[in-house]
Amino acid sequence: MIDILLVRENPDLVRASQRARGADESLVDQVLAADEKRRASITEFESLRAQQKSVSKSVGAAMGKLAGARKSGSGDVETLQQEADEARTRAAELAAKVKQREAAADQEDKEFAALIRELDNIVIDGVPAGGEDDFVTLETVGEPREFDFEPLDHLTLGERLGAIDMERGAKVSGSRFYFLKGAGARLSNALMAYAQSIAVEEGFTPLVVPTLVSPATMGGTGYLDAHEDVYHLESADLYLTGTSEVALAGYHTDEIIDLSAGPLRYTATSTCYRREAGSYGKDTRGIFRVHQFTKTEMFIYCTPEEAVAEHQNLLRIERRLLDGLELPYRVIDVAAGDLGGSAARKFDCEAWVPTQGKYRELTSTSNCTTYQARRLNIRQRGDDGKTSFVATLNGTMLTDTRPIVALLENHQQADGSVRVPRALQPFLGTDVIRPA
RNA sequence: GGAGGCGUCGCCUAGUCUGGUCUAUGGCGCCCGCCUGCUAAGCGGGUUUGGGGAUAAAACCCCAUCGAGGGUUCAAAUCCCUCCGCCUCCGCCA
Repeated sequence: MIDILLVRENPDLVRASQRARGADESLVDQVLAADEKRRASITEFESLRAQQKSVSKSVGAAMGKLAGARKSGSGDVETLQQEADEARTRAAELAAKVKQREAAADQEDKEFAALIRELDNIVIDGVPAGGEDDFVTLETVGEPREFDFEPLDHLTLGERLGAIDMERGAKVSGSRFYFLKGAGARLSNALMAYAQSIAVEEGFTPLVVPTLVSPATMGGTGYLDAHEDVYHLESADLYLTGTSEVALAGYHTDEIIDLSAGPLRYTATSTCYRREAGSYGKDTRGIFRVHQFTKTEMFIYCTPEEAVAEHQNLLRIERRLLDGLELPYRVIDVAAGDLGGSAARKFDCEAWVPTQGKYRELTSTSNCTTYQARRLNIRQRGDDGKTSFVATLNGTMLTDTRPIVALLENHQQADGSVRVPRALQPFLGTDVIRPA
């Protein structure tokens, strides 16, 4: 959610942001109209309520006097009784009116709230305009490898190594499920251990988090807007999270956090669940696009002023991890139309996948500025004692499945074995993976 | 899963039975001021969070807020209903 004050004071900025995303510009004027309507309604209702309260209070006073008069036998009990009754009648009339105006004000406030939630986050200056294909490549690291033999794809390699078993995954759970076995399972664990060790080195606090969350948490992080990708457990009314970002963002919901000692940096490894609905026919081979994988995620709470620097920090850490895996990759500045509603800027790291002849997304980091915090009501207290919304950022350290794809394909050798990059060796306990 | 208890503005706490001077009590902590060679003590004042109005900005005025949401009533921390969380006991269990 963006700040209504910003919409009021600088509507052109909001319009420009919507335009860059290819989103609806007229929403800005709808929001402004709804805001005005709602404020007029609130003012009317509140002044009426103030009247009602003061009349109602006089009923109490009258009753008090009446009781006193009755007890002592002094004073005109009848007159006092009449006064009390009259006040009560007037209060009852006002109460009915107040009820009406309150309902109207509530309705208009709801309409306003629904509209402003539709506005996407303000895109940061410099983000390329346009859609999915309009990204800007910031840097390319390493070179796609020249093979002096015909490279195999990750599934063929994985099966030969006894590392990936799609058939049994499908048998047990259906399509896009899999088993990792032997070296495959060990690679998954090693990648997470590698990520966790770097996370701690970089000053992140590790958490073990819930992967089933309430509708409120899911909605607050904005993931319910992308409904088709989310698993919902009807019997318990809980959602399976597609990333631990959900729990990490929900962690400080409704809190006023202390950022005086610097940003709060958290990391969590969790199983991630994605329906991948609507991706039929896409990436159907192997474990590139699956319903379940494991991911170590970073999450940062900081002041809005620190957000851009923290975003660069997350990108640096992601690159550090990929460098360690010795993969060729590029960094892209994702275009406005491909950001998702919460992000103001997003950098993806895409690794080279030899048998696809393409760079594919391995990690991604988003700067959500105050958009997510506003929805989740996460604030900090400034030096002036006033509260303000914090900025949130998230980034992938590593997942297991896609890096395994990239590692197997890029580091395969003519004899069917796979070289293990040095950084991973301590966690895997070997420098080469051979057929089991 | 069953039974019972509890949830008050940072923390503790009064108020809930018996609805109305409750403008939610008091203490601790914190902040400002006075006093003071310094510190402490003492004294005085302030101290939830949203929202609306007012303002150059404040001061200020108003509305809501006693776990959340409904209801009853002229009036709800207080009565009724639903939900959530915590604690105790019982059952079950890796």
